[in-house]
Amino acid sequence: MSDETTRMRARAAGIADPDVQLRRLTIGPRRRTEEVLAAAAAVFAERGFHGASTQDIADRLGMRQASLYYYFASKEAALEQVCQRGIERIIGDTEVIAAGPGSVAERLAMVMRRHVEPLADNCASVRAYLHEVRFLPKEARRRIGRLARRYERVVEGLLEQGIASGEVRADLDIEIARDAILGMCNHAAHWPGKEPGGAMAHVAEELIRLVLRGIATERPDVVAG
Amino acid sequence: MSDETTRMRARAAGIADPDVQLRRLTIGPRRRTEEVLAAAAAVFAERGFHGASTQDIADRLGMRQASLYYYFASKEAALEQVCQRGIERIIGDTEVIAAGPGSVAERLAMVMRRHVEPLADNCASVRAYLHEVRFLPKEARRRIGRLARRYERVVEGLLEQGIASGEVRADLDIEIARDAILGMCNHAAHWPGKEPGGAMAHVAEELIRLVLRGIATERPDVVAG
Amino acid sequence: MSDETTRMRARAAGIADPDVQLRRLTIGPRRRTEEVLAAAAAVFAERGFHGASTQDIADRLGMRQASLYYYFASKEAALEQVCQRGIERIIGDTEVIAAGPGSVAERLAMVMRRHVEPLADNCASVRAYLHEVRFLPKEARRRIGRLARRYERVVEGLLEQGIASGEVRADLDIEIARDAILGMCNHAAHWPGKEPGGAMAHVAEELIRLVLRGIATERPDVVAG
Amino acid sequence: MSDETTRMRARAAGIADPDVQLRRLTIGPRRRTEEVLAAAAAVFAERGFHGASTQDIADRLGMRQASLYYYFASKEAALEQVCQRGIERIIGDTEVIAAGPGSVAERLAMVMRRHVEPLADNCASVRAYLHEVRFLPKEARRRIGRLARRYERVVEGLLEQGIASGEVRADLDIEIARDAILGMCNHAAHWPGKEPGGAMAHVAEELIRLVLRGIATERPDVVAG
DNA sequence: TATGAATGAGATTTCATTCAT
DNA sequence: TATGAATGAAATCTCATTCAT
Repeated sequence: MSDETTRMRARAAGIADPDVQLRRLTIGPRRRTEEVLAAAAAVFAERGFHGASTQDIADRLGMRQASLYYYFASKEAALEQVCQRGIERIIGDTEVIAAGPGSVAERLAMVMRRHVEPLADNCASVRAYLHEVRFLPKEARRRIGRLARRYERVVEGLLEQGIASGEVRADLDIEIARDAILGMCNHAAHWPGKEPGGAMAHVAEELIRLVLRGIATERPDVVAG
Repeated sequence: MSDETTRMRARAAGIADPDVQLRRLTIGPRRRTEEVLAAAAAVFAERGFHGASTQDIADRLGMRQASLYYYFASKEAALEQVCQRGIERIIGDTEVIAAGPGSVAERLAMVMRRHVEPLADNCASVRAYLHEVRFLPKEARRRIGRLARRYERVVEGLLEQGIASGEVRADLDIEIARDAILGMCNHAAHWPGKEPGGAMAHVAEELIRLVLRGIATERPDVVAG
Repeated sequence: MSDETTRMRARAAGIADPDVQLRRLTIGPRRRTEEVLAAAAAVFAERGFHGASTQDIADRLGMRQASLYYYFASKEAALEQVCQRGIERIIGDTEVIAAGPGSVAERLAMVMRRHVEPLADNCASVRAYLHEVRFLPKEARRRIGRLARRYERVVEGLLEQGIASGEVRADLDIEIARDAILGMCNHAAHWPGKEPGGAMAHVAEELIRLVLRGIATERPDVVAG
Repeated sequence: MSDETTRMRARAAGIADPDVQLRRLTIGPRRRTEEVLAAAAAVFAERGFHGASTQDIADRLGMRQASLYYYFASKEAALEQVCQRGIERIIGDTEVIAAGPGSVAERLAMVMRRHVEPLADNCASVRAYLHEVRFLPKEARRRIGRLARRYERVVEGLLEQGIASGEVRADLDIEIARDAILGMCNHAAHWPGKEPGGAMAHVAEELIRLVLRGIATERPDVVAG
């Protein structure tokens, strides 16, 4: 009875199950953990943390609910790991980029591209991070918050550099500008209809142009793009 | 026993109960419905739709949980009504403003102010609308979507007018700009720490300046603020 | 809000409401009570006692749930009154018929006709009585049982007379025969597809023939029909 | 506290709990599912589908109410499985009997005996089937209906054969006769007071005699019993 | 590495009923 | 005669989690 139920669920979730058994034998243990977290991320992103059940996650994996607990200690722990992957994905190599060569405008543009990219790819952990961090217990939220802060520093740093170099107008409120930029980029997560690839790239470039003009000093020749 | 339980809950939720009996007699029936929806909005905004229980709502009202169902048919129906109030609050009189006098920049600035205001006031229905609409069943989502579309039209219309009049640069992708603007404004909902009043007003003005510069043609004298 | 709800319900239940107000003023008080019990009977018959809600009854009347309690003291009390009407409808004038003229076969045939008739008419109180008496509290069940017993006596009496007169074979177990006859007749309630009128009358005659032959002595000429 | 509650309930329901733990280890998994359905059948038969609560079922099993949902997906699903067992119990080997040797009268008598037997044994699933199928959702009712149809065909088939062979009078309306026979047999379910064994067997034989005489041609020597 | 069986807590929702008006 | 507002109790069902295997 339970057996049939599981298979039905797996099928309903659009998961092929024939080779699951096989895969289990052929790939390493870490990989499976990653799969589980990816499934959790997908479900959290789609239904929200509280709207998602561990059963949903298990279904997506062709696994029983109870088995999940081999991979994470609790649903909340799973969310924390998902969020960590999400924010890490956003941070990516932006710190390296920001510290690298190029004008502030160029570097900020690259950072923004990196931010919108995973959303364009519909990256579940990033989406889950954006909407669901707030449901993490305080302690975990603080841990994730420390990572998020690093990313905020990247953008702030660029804006500060821009002001110092004259590329960015001096009257800009850096914190607000930073939040505005992040808000605009994050908002890209709300366009579920946009397919990845060309369209989203266009969106990113348009956003970048908007921002660069918005923050630039009155020397249009400075503006990239 | 149940009675004590309720009182405990009400107290735990920080609600004074002594005059509840009185209030029931003194205020009209419509009002009570509004109170219930306000409580629902607050709870949905704070904990998310799925994270909020109807018990939480009842507690906030000093009411028994079953009694809520006198006012709404289901939790989802409550969410729809909350969301409707949220989007209506955002729309507000923006259509009138947009159709009114003044330059595009001035009118867009006013519209943005109106958008950020309720978030600054921590308006629960608006916050609930922004984060929780997506959990409405399809049919309801469509109904709310129709309202949201009206607001989007307001912003689009202004941008179009701006392009026509030369105030806004012609190469702007209107849809993207519209989403960017809304995204930035909505993002204000993510600053729960900001107290209302001066600070948020400052934020709004800064955002407005950013946007106006971002979309303006290269004639700085046109830009407001 | 509640008002709209009620109208929606009334409409959904296929009840015209425009003249309800009028009717209330024009017809006597007893009548209204009968209407309420008829509605209760219909709902009990259709959904079973426990499956029927007082709301269902109110809907059918275009009335609010609370108003029902003006007409009956409790749902169980309503069921008792419905059942009483049901069994009384079955008893009808069968006692008179049984005491009247004609052969046993003729009189039994008439009694059976009277039994099947209300089922053919889809008489709600009779259907409700047959299926739902068992959910009455003991005391009420006993009261109704006394009435039912009267009807059983009618059939038993006819069978006894038949044996005495030689019309019915002497080896017949009267109690069993009585139950068999009632069982067959009651079973007519299970044919919801049969429209009233000719078809059901045909069914009744066929049942009568079956029974009369079944109980008759080996003198086929005695058998009616 | 909950623990005591359960024990109290189990005791109140007349269930011994000491060896429950033991039983769990000693009997196979399929068995447990059967036990659960048997308990459901008993409760449905006794109180009606809507009058029975899942708590009642759990009590009878010494199980927590939530645990039932491991064995069935919903109360309605449980009813469907119960009804299936009920109608299957009635069908039993009647198709084999009907296709076997012997006169139509002999075979019909055996079929009727098989029908009344489970009712005499107070078989819960059969009683539940008879009274509660109507509360199944349409789709399920159709599924069960297909099985019921098979049984009806058995009786119809015998009557047709009887007419063909001259054992049964040709003017008999087969559908009505079939329903009358089933109705009479089913009605045996309404005698809850009758203890199994001799008494019910006597009832069955009496019913059979009634029916056979009722349907027979005017050649009394043909009639069995 | 994964599962079957079960559970405690709690969720939403329904229901019969009450009572002041 | 009927209703609006509310309630206590209970119903069905879901969920995260545990634990022996």
